[in-house]
Amino acid sequence: MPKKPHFSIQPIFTTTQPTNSKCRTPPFTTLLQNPKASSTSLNSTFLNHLKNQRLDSARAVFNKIPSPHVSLCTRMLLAYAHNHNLPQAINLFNQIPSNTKDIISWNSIIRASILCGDFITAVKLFDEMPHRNSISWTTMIHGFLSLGRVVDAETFFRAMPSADKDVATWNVMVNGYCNNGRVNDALRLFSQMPCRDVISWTSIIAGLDRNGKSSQALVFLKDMVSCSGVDISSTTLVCGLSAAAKISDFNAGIQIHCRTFKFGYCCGFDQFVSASLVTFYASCKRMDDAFKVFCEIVCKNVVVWTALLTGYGLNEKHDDALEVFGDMMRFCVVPNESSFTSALNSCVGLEDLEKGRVIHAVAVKMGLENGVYVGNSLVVMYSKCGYTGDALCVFNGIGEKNVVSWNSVIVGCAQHGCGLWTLALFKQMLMEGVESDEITLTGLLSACSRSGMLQKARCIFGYFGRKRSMKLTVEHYACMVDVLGRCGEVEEAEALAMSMPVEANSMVWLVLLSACRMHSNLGVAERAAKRIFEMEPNCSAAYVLLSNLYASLRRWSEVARIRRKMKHNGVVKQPGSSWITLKGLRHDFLCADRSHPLTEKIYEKLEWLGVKLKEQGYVPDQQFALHDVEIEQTEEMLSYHSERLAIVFGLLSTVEGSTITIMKNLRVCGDCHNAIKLMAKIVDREIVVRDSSRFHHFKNGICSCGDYW
DNA sequence: TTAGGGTTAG
Repeated sequence: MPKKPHFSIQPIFTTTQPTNSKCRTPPFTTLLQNPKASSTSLNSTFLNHLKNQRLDSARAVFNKIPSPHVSLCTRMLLAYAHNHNLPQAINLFNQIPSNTKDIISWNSIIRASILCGDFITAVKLFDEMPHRNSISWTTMIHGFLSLGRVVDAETFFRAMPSADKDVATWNVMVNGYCNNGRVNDALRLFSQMPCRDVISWTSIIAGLDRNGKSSQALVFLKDMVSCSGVDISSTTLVCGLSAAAKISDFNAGIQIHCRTFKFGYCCGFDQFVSASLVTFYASCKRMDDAFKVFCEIVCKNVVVWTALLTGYGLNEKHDDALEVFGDMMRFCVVPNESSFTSALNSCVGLEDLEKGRVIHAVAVKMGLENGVYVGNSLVVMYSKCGYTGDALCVFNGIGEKNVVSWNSVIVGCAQHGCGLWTLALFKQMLMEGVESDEITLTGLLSACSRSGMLQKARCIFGYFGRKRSMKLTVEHYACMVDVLGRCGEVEEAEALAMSMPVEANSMVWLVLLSACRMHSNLGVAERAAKRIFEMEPNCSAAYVLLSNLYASLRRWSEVARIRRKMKHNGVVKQPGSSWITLKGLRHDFLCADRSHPLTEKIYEKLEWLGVKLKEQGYVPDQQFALHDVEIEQTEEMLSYHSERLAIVFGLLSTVEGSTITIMKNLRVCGDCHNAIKLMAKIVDREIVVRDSSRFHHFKNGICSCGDYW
């Protein structure tokens, strides 16, 4: 008898374990073929791969499963669909024997087709399937609505057997109407529903809120709580908080906050509720409360951090916002696109290019620079900080540009007076088939205004006026009045202001008055000012413009009359101020300011520049002093305008040859404009001035605005 | 043992 192998018998029949584990042989059962055990093990490996989104590994294991159950096929084909691979999903579905295909697998392949955007296949499968249930119909209806095909959804909803219509079907219709802006249809359907659950109520509350009816959303929430008999969920609370935040309804929000305690959703554990509470308090300008909620959150995710960061930004506490951004990085919370958007907005709020560049570098490191959200924010940041070149560079790198990307770069170029670039960008936008909107038109018209392109403005205004999808607003008419007025067509501008289909507001008359000041048209100016004072009796800008116009015509008695009226009405002229931000610190200057620690050096340098300016042929233009005082006095006033102090401080504090960027709250005066052109030449620097109207880039004795602003 | 419905920051 041959000797049996040593492992074959003994271990199987031994019930006690050997004492020496080194001598232990594996249980024989593990070495035998056991179809059931093997299949179970493969199934669980397959499901693990799917759970971890390892599609290829999942398929490899799936292929080893002998006669996989239809449920596994269904899971596999849905995984393909979520990976946008419809051909593989359909191929797999076709391999399932017909007699084993159940309604779930049919519904799943329909869902897969919809997920992959193939509606023709979805409808074909829907027609072919042997039996349909409520889920089959609801899946189709939901798919149509998610693509905006409301009519198709309505057709299916009508054709669906009444017995199959369950609450989910009605909910899909209500939500779909809301998502497609058909809020009245949603309300009608909601009122017709045979029964409503928590999702029905949440859908209508969220839908009303999304469609600008936040007050009504809060009324529905109140009804739900008081008389629906349906318990609210954390999602309902989140939607209610969103509505309260949008309209800053503090009382409603507080009541919802109380409910979060009652239903146990708060205690800092539900991150959706927590983030919504932070946003709500921030919207009500209660940042202390927002911060208190934030501190109570047990596990803070990136959304919660971003809600706080955005809240500080909304409340113009930009330093705090950027501190939050830094903190979240220190706590190893990885910022996402929204975090970057808010942080960059705060850099714009602080006009702090240096911090913006640091955040840009972090975005590049994380590979987010070319994403549409971060890219758009970077375009705005660079444009508003005066760096159009960088803005264009970022814009070109954005992978999938949307209308906001185009608007950002168009408005940015317009602010810098780059009229031709703006029009070229618009042409490119049209060629790429991107639908322009109200903001595009405002950007284009302001570009034409700043570049004196009247004919282009007329064409653009006409083109947008003919667009069915867009309604011209009072802002657009204000822009057109501005272009006409600045280009010297003051009477036509007045005629447009009087005949426009929407009632002209004070802004329209103010831009007309500004044009009158520019072109010394006293008759139109007095009529425009009369309109403004009827609407806004204390409009300081109108008083100043009218007073300056009288002064430029040397009608000093009228100037005195305006000043008396201003004094009588308690109207205070906004003082001109300029500032420069260096190493994160903002330095402010007023006219003839002597409060800065470096005052002595600033005035010394200003005197030196004054001599150099005269050598270059500079003669102060006294019409910009606009006061009936002696010539020496006016010269002195002009020399110490705030922008000159800020520029000189910049020259003293930065490396030779580097660009200086300063900001001014009012428009730069004509005399300073002349002086700064020469200053840039004398010191051989580029000087960028952002005034209340636009950006001016001064270099080699000329300005980018071509003396037209 | 697989399929459908509502939510947060920008």
